[in-house]
Amino acid sequence: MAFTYKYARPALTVDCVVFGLDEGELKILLIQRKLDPFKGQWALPGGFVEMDETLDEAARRELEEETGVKDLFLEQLYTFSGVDRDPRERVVSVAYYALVNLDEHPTTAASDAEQVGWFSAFDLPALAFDHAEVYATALKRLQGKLRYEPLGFELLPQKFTLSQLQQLYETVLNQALDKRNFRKKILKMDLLLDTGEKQQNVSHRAAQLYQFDEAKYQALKQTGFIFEPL
Amino acid sequence: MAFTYKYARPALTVDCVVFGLDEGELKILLIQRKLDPFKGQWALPGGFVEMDETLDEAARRELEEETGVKDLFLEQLYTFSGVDRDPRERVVSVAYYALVNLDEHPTTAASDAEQVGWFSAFDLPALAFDHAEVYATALKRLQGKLRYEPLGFELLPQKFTLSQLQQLYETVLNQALDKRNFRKKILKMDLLLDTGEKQQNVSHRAAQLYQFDEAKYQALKQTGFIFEPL
DNA sequence: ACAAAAGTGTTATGATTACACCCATGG
DNA sequence: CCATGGGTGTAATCATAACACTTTTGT
Repeated sequence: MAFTYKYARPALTVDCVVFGLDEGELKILLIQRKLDPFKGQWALPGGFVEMDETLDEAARRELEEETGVKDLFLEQLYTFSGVDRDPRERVVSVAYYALVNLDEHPTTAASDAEQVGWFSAFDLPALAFDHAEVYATALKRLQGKLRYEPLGFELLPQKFTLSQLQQLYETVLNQALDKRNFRKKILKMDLLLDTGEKQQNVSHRAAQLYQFDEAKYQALKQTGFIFEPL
Repeated sequence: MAFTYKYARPALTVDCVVFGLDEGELKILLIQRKLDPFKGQWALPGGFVEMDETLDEAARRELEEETGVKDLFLEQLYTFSGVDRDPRERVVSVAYYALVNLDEHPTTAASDAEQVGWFSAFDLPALAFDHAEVYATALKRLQGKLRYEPLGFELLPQKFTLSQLQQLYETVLNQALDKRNFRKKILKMDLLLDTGEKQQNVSHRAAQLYQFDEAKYQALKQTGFIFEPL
């Protein structure tokens, strides 16, 4: 079976930049290509869009097929269309970025035996295709959005300490923040719920655990409120 | 001549939301479809992507072909992929938004005799396809970016008065601003060059004309500066 | 002299910054 | 009792918001 069209059409793919936080370090998820072109090289997970699915659906399907990761925060990033970005033929790729916390989203050995791995976001191997550019765009978007949307909580476990939250901002934005001022400002927004629980099994004073109040944030957002933690 | 592929492929198009400012009113550029589907209805300018051009190039080409408008600020917006967004077949569309000032960017009768027109952005006719959704996305993006990027100057003539600038913000964001505070804040950034010229032919006190200092802004941006006029 | 929009300062309040020590816990 | 990170307050500076009248120009 084959498909014939009057005019030439580019192939259409999705690619995903999946960010995760591991012990306070920002990482991204890569797969090792088992086919040419770029056989053996690391690349962003992704693949062809089917005729009966939206781009979001394609991104989620490919992520689960290739890395086992599902149920994550996923948002469209940008569509890349350089005419030679794939050496075989014209391929236009819609890039997505995703945020997960590593504990609650384990990767599985991929269905078709590719290697899957988390790499430090600030020390990546050479990437296939134009994936270095896609990654750079995703990092800039993450850094930008972190300043005025509550994205950070997607990277943390449901219950987290203020220090974890602060460290996340410091890591992703690559800037030191004052502890007292950070706490003051973020608590004043009144969007963190004190769970009453404390950290367990730490060899120092156990920190209070908080949860992000998503419902309250959504309500405030309707009224023009902007989440600006810095 | 025809093109055959092993797997089915969606068609790929671009669509453009072109914003313009006319006497302080925000408008957008529409074309009237001369073919089915949606024959006779108003729609966003756009069309199919060729195999040897990027999406940006396709957007600029279609805009010039269909409306005569060229040399404008153009930025990718979002890629729309609903499986039934075109009743004929699967079409994925990469949307762009563009900003022009109406005086310096005249429209021409389109090459293939479609009607072209500017419509008030807050009172649009029914649009073909999912173009109402595309437009809504573009307006939200414009409103968002106006708060932290100097996009507004793309809508104004090169030389403009502070009142024109303020009115632009008030119109697009749909909120009143205090004249003294607006001027204080925007002048303090030191990114507006006093041209020394004044308005001509106005029947009241002539206002000072300013220009945006793009070079200085680009330099500041490198150092982490964010343009926030409100 | 009137109409229409341009232009201009002050004050009160709230937000931001800078900064250092004691506390709780486990080993 | 030591090491580790958790948790807290104040004062100075800066930014924001609210607010009304005079100036210029053309008709």
